[in-house]
Amino acid sequence: MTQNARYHHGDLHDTLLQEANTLLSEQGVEGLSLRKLAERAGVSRTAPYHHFRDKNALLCALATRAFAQLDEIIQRQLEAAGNSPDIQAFVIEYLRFATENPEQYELMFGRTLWKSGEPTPELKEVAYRSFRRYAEGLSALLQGRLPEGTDPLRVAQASWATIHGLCRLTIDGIYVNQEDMEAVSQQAVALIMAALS
Amino acid sequence: MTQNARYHHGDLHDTLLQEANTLLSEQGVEGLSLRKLAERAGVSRTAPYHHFRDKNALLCALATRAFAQLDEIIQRQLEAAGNSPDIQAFVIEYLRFATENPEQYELMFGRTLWKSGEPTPELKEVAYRSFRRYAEGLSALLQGRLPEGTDPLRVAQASWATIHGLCRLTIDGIYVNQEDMEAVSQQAVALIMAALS
DNA sequence: GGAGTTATGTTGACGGTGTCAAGATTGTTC
DNA sequence: GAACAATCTTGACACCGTCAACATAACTCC
Repeated sequence: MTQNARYHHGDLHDTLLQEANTLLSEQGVEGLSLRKLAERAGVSRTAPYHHFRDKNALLCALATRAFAQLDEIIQRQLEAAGNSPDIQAFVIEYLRFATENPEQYELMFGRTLWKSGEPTPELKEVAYRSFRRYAEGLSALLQGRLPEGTDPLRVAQASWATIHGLCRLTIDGIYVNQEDMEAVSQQAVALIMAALS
Repeated sequence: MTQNARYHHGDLHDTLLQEANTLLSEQGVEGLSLRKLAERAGVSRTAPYHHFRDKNALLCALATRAFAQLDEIIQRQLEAAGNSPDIQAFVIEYLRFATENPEQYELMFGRTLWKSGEPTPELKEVAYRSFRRYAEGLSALLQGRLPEGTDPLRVAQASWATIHGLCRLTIDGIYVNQEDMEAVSQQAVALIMAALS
């Protein structure tokens, strides 16, 4: 019995995740069907159901992995910033992740999972955690340097929203082109920096 | 022949748009199928194809209408601002539109049309126009009041990205709750205002 | 007013999707 | 080796968008 023709795949769980990720990169969420995926993995249509409850669960697992990557980037950049409130480098790295992995970013933050679907507890956990870490990390950097009456947490949330908004506008193919995006983000950071004492 | 049983509907084009909009509000883009829509309009599955080239065209028409509404709000608020750079009221109105019409907002800016689909020329036109007007209007308000070396257009783009990002985060059901959203946006506006001379 | 043309509506069909049910095969455990 | 669980299979169902072919109504022109 050859290795390709045996009844049990042997490592279908990981194969599915890996193949799903490349299929996601190639065709986006819309092009990611379980049937295509199964075919690519050389397995019947319903085989994936023995490893993931349904499509939503598979996509959540995919997004959870991507969040772990992003979280790692965030942590590295916050550490690299040391005690300096200059988050320019951080922003650049964030934008790079989003533009280099647009379909993953879309899956991580898109409504496919958060609105239409049902985000798994693990996904929720890693997503909230990465945001919390960012917000707390940044607000620690800004603490005491902002004008009176300015909540550093709010500024952190606003900056996140700005970056995220830029990513979405670009990824969704609407307004800003990529070079503009960096310029806009630099302007936004400069605005925050200018407000520091 | 009763009014309900006649062969020709009489006003199917508008009926479809109207029914599609309520279906959109009720169930989101994912729940909006042409077959449901046709049934609601009391017509066969393929009748809509005589009024819209395909589903994409219908959704574009829907989004175009919504953009016209948003554009109207933007214009009104910019006029109301007069010569003052305080865009707090503007932001509030924008957020209101997005939170009161979340599914429409999603359709307007989401990848359904801009990435997966093919935005019609009319949609592109009204979308770009509303953004251009906002950016130009706001940068006119900020002109000459910003610190040296600050491009008002970039600030306008950044502020749009911030608002849009907040709307997406909220609409997609991710991070910020509605009351936080206003607080964050206020903080962002305050940051811009603080940079003015 | 009748004939021809266009607009509008219909049913039937095709390939695609996610997912459930029932059965086949393999691995694991006593 | 028997019993059981894990894994994989085919078959089926209900959706979906859309095309082709046909039916009916409205509109136009002589």
